[in-house]
Amino acid sequence: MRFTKAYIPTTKESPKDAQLPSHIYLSRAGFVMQVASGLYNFLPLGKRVLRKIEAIINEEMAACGALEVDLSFVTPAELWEESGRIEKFGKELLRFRDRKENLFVLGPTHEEMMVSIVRNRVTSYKQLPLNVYQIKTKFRDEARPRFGLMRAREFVMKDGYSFHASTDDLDREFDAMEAAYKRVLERLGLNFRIVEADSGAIGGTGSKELMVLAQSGEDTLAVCDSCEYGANVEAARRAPRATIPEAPSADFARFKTPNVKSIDDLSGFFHVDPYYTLKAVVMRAVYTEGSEPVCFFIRGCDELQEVKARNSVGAIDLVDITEAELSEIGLVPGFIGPLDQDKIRFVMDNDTRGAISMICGANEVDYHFVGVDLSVMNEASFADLVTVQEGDGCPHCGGKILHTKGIEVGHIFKLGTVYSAPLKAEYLDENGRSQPFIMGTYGMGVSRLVAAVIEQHHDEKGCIWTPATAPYLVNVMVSNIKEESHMQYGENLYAQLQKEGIEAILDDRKERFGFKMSDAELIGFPYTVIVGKELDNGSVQIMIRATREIITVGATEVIAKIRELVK
RNA sequence: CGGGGCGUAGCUCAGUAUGGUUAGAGUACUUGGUUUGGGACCAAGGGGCCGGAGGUUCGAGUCCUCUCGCCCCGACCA
Repeated sequence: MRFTKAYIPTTKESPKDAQLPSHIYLSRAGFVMQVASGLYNFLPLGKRVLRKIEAIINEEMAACGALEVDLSFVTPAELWEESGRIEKFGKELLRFRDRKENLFVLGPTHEEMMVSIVRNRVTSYKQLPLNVYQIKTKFRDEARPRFGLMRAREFVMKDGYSFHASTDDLDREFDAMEAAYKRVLERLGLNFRIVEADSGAIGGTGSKELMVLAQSGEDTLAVCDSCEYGANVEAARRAPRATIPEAPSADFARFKTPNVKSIDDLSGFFHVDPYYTLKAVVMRAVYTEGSEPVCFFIRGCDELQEVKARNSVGAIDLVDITEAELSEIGLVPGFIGPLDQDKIRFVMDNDTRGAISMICGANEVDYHFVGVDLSVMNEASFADLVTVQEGDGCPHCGGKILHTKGIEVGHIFKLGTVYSAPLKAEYLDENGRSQPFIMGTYGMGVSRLVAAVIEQHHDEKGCIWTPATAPYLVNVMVSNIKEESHMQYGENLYAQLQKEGIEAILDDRKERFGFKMSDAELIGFPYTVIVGKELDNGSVQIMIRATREIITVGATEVIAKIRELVK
């Protein structure tokens, strides 16, 4: 491609709405342009990057024997009613009617459609396993799209689904997909981590997220500093505490604690470590039908992890509760405890089981109990409720947990029969018995990956594409096209690179050196060959975008040098 | 959906508190000339429903009402 024939509208100034580096540089360098909230046009360079990523995914899927399909973007609402998700997805599903008044939705994900293509067609265990996928535009009418391509309403996703006759076989495929996704991200040149994830309301037996590590990531990860363990904080576990503060000694008693409400107040008042205090967090748990207040008890030194808390009571949501609601129940904020208390449903954190020497609210204004032995609560409901914090121990190796930010670019999930059962997608097993398919699902955010590459690879000058994602690997920049010998050399090199199968672009614009260099850096081609003054000495220069280092090479050695650099 | 902010040239923005010539700058674009290793310079040009509708007024980019859009924080995000 020649710059003079290309459409690469670069700008000096960033769009005012852009905040993230990926959003700023992808717009400024002419890869994408915003159409409306959460909607983007991909311009020629952006489309090339998308294609590159898609090609790598296709190759890795083919290597695993997954089959590519292409399902209708517009899907009948009936399917969504059948699975029950039309309610659950709510406003995120964009619905509309055709001229015959039939209700349709734009596909936000394709479990239902995918099940429908195998249902009643794959009818025997002999036809299993089956793994089908597509790379397709999705639409989710997000309440708040943001951060450019990172959270768009219309986006490109690779979504794959596998069908099995046994959980063992699902496990095997799940591992194969994890390995394939890992290879995809390695080939793209990304620094990432595969982490344990919350399986959430959808259920299933396991789920992992692929996280590209970047400051701007929306997810917080707990990762071990010495082993491979990593988890989304929503699902992170920790080792039992290695050192426990010295326990205060006190006999069980009801103690007057005037106006001592917070954990800080309490530990200050009694001069004890917050470890020995019991924190009560009351929230309203919302279910598909109805809601109820629930109290979560955790140690004072811990923080409640809301996703874990939500899962512990099977709620679809937890919302804040008002003081008025609390007093209506008969609870006193600041003095809530689990003892002798039947006013509210409560769940206790695993780490409080059998705890001794605890201080907790006495459910009466200005009174706490001290010297509490929580083993009296052993019949209560327990669950893991706390947020793993930096410095906690790794559950696998005892190393130290650190927090880091990640961009979720993939999510793989063991679905089991969550969809196949309600959609009655069944096969006959060896015994002639009808069984629902055991399913797995494997998603990867393709357009989000475009942004993720830049979030992880950019500098103050612009984009730094990795070799596998670059729209063109080499930019042949003729610094002054009026120098005929320079231009001639540039043309030859450009032709030769193409003949060698190296994707190249020729900057043949009538612009000055600085202007072209700035564009080269903004767009972020991995290598820019500078054809200029040095040519009179029989050499040219190669600017290596990642480091902005400029090396001088013989005019005839460029291709060899580039091959060496890419390796 | 709650809270905040912003809509003026392709882009980034002045101008709006206090209404008053023909609505400005930078950048981008066109033409000519000079330049040519870090976004050059000179000259001449084209480009605006001042988001939309209604109102107040002799007169509205500016004041009032309504509306639409976009961004940010939060809620939400299989």
